[in-house]
Amino acid sequence: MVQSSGSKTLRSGALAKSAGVSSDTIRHYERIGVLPRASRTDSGYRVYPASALERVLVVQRALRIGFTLAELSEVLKARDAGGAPCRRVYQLAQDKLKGIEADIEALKRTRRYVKKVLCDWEQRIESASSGEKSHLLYSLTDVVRKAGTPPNQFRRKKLT
Amino acid sequence: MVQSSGSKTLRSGALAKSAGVSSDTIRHYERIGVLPRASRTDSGYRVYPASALERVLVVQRALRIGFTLAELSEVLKARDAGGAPCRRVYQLAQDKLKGIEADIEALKRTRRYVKKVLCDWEQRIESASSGEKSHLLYSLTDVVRKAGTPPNQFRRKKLT
DNA sequence: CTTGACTCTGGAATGCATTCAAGGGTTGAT
DNA sequence: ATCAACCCTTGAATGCATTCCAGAGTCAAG
Repeated sequence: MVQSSGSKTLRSGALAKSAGVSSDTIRHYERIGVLPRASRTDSGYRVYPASALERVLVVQRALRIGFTLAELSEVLKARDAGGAPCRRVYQLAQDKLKGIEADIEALKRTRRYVKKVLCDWEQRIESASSGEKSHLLYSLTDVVRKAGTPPNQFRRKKLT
Repeated sequence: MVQSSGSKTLRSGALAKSAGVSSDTIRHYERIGVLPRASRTDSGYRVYPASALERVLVVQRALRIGFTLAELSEVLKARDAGGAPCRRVYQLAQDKLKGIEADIEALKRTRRYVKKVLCDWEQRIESASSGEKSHLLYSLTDVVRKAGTPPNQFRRKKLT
């Protein structure tokens, strides 16, 4: 140990466990730039200040909202460099919201359609003796148009 | 040309264009098994019967509902082999619906949260003189719990 | 001094539909 | 014969967060 500054320090594993992620993830975050380069022990082990935990948690929460690791990296680096990227963060979040709402609408359309399809199929299945082909898939009609940008994991997409 | 059987035949490009996909996609479908192996001209060009178009369209529509190419491959092969995988298809579609509904709920929760976050942030931004740090990201709270299975492109996920 | 639990690295794999790339034939019209 | 416009194949890339791998060093306790 070289770190003798007052507060607790963590190594990758401990930090990972506290944050509920894997240490692979921690290392990945550092590569991406979402976590600043950690200082090292003499033997090369990463040493994190207690504050790193909050940082990882922040990232996790932002990911749930739909932020990208790349976006978080950009913003967090700016902050680390002394900037105040509030506007940017706000703008991004606003875009995420728009995206989420679009996703919800698209999914609702799809749900409506699938429900109808299932109803239709129930009848087809009944009126077909067992072993007979009901051509379920072939009865699909072209109702659901391609959503502008299809949804994906809480719209974690570059929107810029 | 070797095919002299009555009805129209298509080559990959024509089929692709008619279906609104790329010929790469057509070839991919064949690899996956979603399209049966096409017969060939003497020179090795794929030759599709007119019915192939409907098949590609069916696949596209099923994808929108959330079917996987792997699932479609399984089901369509069964059908080609003389089977009637209606039950399977119906079951799958039912699962997709469940998935879609779960996604909608998860997205709604996230939307609610993001809206709240944005409101909160607006106040923070106002009450911070320009250039000052508002710590927007760091104000995120742990409200949105991990959804059981996070959504993805209309729940196109293997469910069984 | 060995064992088990930890850490390091760089790169590759995952899932999934689609696209792209390189290197090379075929066809029909000019 | 030459050109544009097709088509072929195999394999790899895309996006994105995460996980896994192999080979190797570190550390405290027994």
